[in-house]
Amino acid sequence: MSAMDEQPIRNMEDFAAVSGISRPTISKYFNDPESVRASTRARIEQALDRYDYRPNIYAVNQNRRLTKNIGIVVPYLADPFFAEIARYIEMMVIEAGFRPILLSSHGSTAQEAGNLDSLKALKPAGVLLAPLGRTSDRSVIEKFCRDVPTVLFDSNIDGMGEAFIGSDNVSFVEQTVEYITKTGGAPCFFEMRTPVNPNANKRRVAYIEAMETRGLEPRVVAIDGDGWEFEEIGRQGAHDVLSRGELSCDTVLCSNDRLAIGFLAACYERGLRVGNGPGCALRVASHDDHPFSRFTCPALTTAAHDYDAVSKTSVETLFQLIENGGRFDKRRETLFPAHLIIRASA
Amino acid sequence: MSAMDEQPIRNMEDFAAVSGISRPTISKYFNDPESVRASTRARIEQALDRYDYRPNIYAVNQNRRLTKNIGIVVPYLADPFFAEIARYIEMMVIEAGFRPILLSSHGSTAQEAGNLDSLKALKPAGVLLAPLGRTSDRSVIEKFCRDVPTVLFDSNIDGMGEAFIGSDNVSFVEQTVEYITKTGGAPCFFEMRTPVNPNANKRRVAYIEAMETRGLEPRVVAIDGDGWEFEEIGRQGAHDVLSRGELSCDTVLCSNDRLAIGFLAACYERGLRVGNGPGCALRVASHDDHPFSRFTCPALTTAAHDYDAVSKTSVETLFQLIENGGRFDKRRETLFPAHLIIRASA
DNA sequence: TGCATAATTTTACGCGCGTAAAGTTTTTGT
DNA sequence: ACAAAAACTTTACGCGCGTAAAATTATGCA
Repeated sequence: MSAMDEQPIRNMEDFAAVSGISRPTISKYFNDPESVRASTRARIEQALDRYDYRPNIYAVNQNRRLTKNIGIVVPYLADPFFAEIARYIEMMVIEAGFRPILLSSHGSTAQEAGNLDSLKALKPAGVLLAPLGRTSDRSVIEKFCRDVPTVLFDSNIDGMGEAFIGSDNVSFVEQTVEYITKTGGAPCFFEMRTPVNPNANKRRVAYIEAMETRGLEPRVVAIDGDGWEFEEIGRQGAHDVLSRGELSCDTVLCSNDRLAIGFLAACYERGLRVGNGPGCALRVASHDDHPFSRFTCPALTTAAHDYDAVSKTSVETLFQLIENGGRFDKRRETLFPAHLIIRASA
Repeated sequence: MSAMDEQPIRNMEDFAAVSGISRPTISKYFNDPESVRASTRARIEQALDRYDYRPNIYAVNQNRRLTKNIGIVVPYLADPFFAEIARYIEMMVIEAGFRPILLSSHGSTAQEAGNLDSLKALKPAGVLLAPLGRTSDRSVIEKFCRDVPTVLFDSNIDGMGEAFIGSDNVSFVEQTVEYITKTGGAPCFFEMRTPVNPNANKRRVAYIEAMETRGLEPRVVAIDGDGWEFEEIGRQGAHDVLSRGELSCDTVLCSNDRLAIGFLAACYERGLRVGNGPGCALRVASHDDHPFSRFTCPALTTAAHDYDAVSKTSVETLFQLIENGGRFDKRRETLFPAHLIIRASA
């Protein structure tokens, strides 16, 4: 509660006056409360809750070379997967005493460039960037990373940023393929022909590898479609493939959960029962553990990201990078393995 | 491309020098390019793409009483419904030449208060706020609205903010009830006992009204659960209700799509076929047209928000409010009707 | 061509805070 | 209790830009 009878505090000088401390010391306090004597700190904090003064952000940041802002850029926020990861990251950034600035590229190359552009203007201490992937403008990102300490996450672009934190796609695919083959059946791999996300390519390669290791013939089913509406693309693609009888396998391993959600919708529409039991025409498994994957019908068997580890490590790596002056000796890559979540779909 | 041989442009004065225009005129240009003579504008823009100078945001905002920032606060960004609406709003704000600042309250009262707090420090020109609802701290929001021009959207809190833009819950329920009763069957209403969102209460009231108007007995099925994980709450609640045989109706009208998604998952798990055809045990309909509602099994019949209208009107109303000095003569309320989307679930 | 008007330049101050330097007070260690 | 160290105060400047006032220049129109 602020005292109502007193004059309003307009700036740090006013606040210094009413708290009985000099302005430079007040300034010091706000930059690091521990840097002033305990008794002084107490007096400041006492005044602070009488008058709810706070330094003007713009004046502060004008005089700092480095702000306390941390940029977080995700490719598509309407995808709950990214919303969820952004939520984790936001909380950790706040906890560390920084201010997160969340931006979504909405699946658009121009928007991604615009986001980086407006971030640069904010002179952030660092940026956590999950790039679009294939449709990213490499030169834009490269230039940005030269100017701002940047850690990439979720999808890697070779050589960009000082570090990458993501999931180990080989582990994802290895676990699902292992599970499927052990429980009977050889999976085909269902994916978009031209995936935006580089993880998709790694998963395809890992799938082929995993199949060949087991002496099985890999079968990749590639469907058409552009953009970020993966569910609809998956649904359409599934209908196409199924109506043409091109699916020469009884278990479908989808590149990611959103495609799988569309695939399951198509199966349902066609009266195809999915699951393990008798009377089931197909089994379906996937990757990501999308927030909605447990509510599909049937619930989706999938390889789950370690959300906690990825977001925690991303944030920690960024802070190390910042403390290290914005550069690492060599680019760091950290990959986390998946853990398999067995549900009813396979 | 910036000329590489020249000295770097550190500030507006440097840029004024290289462009051959005085600094005050440059300043004027950045505040409104139309306010300078066309020939001057041309010279500035010519210099602008030789040297990619841009005014320091912090210095600019320090000297403006009003920044060009627009705050957007949503209760739960991991809900694709809000992510989608935020996307619409963001784009319109950018188009209007403002800078959107998107914040999610993550379902937490403290976070909502924190968001408003940090927004206030940014001295935004205005704020679009979708409050948590029941769990919002009224006094915090009230105080915020006194300081910052605020337009509420999605969920209304009486008297808060200068305007509210949302959907007409009566229209939503009226349309679903009308459709269900016309196509055979009297719906019961499936909802959370203590919904966070005020729309839920309006929908229940509208449901009862709609049923009584038709001479039918309203039956409300209230389930327990707290928080924002509506799908899981709906799924659990559906299992409880179904296992106890408490569902004395053949059509279930869910308060919102996320509950319905959970309800459908439970039905699938129990082997209950949902839909219109023969062999279907239940029909399920709902409200919101959640981005995922077309991918449920079966696809969800639902009353759709007019996303475009709500977001467009919210933004327009906020800009009117800003131009009007932050106050309206009286609080404005704009409600948009739903349009029914008939899919396979009912 | 001349004159009213609009646009621009020049000059100067202020915004709120970071921060450096020099002087003063308080704390710490013995 | 005393000197050294630490913390604080005072003073002063700078950050990059908005903006006002007065002087100057450019433009449009008769």
